[in-house]
Amino acid sequence: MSNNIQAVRGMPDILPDEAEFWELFEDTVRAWLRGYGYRPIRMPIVEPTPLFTRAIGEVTDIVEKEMYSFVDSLNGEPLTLRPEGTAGCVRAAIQHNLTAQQPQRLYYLGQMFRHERPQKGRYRQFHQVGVEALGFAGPDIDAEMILMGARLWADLGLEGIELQLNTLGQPDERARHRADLIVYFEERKDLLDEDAKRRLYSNPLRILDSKNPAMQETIAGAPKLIDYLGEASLEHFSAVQRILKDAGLPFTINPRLVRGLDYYNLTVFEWVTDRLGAQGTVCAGGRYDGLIGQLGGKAQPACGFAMGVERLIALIRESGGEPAKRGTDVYVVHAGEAAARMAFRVAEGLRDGGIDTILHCGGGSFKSQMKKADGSGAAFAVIIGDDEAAAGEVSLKPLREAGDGQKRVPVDQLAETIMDALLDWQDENEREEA
RNA sequence: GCGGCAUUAGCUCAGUCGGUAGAGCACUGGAUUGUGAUUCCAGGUGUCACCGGUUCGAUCCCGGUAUGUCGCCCCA
Repeated sequence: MSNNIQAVRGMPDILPDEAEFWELFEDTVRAWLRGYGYRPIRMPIVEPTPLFTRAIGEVTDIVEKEMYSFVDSLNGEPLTLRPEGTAGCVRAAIQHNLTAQQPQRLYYLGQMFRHERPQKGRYRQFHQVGVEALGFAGPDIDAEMILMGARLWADLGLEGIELQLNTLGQPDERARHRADLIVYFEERKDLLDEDAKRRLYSNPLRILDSKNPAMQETIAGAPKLIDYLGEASLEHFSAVQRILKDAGLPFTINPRLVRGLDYYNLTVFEWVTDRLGAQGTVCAGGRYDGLIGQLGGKAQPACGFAMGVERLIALIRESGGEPAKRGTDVYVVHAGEAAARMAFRVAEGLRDGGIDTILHCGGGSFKSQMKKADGSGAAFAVIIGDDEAAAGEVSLKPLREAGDGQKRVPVDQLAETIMDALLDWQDENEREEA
């Protein structure tokens, strides 16, 4: 067993039961995105490595130790499996001049790769739904994107996802705060733990996140970013909050909310849950006004967010979400050579009529075919034996509560008969539920 | 990347104080010639994750590896 090749660690297979669940999730997500006017875009999974080092930031964890980077052995080009979607999306928008005429609302859905230690809700290959609004200065689009999230949770029947909000200000404001922060911690270096010392020059903002009780006092006295923000930044932040309040959406301002990617500015937000253990963030994003210019495009504001599909699906399961197992409409059972040949014609005819049909393949006794028909979840078995084949008819047997007993039906009336019975059955079910 | 815990039939798990193992569910076949789901009968050698060590003998003890899981780091 272990001699066989296994899936790469942290890159699990998604088997049919699970994959059907994913498709339902994706249907909901696509309908939700259409509701806000977002259009799909599909980028490659592999991009030139410099795209990510420039966009995400050289000293971030992602770039330093989590990227699947390799050299294309055929031409020596440095390539990387995308660890996130925004960089590639922005690259595509610049390359094809997408925002030359109009701002763009875009989304994508697909695999991302980060070499982290896997556990539940965190994988080396994982999936994100990314939503990007390019060319919008906000704060209206910021708030819209946040409100979108709330609607999706409702569409998915999820509760207990809370919104955390912060502002990072503009790069110059952040830079002054950062410089003062470093000075502040340098003066108190003996009070810092190893972790904090390591981050002092690479990521001093993260020191503020430390859970070390011994450092809390030092952290509390540190310079606060909000004191470095200019009027425009403060106004942008309060405008976002105003819209959220108007919409009645509760949120928590978390001054320690810092994104792991360098390109963010002004509004940042996270949707978090306490039901998934250590991986509580199911959706996160913010504004990145500098990125398009930084990647060589004409400077334009932008805002976006990404959701972790595995985490959201885990949360749906946690909340008792189970998709209604929907079987096929018809299972065709047949015995005898003439019947087998007719079965193909009948099955194709049913599909012409819009009826989902499984044709029994692989032989087996009548009994075993009927068992398979039942197991398939089909509403009807269509039975063809020598009698039926000779008469140009089939036996139609209801397997659930649809229709009223087994009967013979001419082949040319079969699709219509089944469709009518299915519709009646559907009506009955709806009436019962009401 | 660091630390803890786990790994027995397709699934969920029990078990052997070291003498190579079981249940439920699922699955397959059958209960008079062409009728499922209910009922009855029958059907499991699964390298007890892998490799090595201790032992007369290991699935059970020890070490390593792999994978999962929990926490840390970080993040979706």
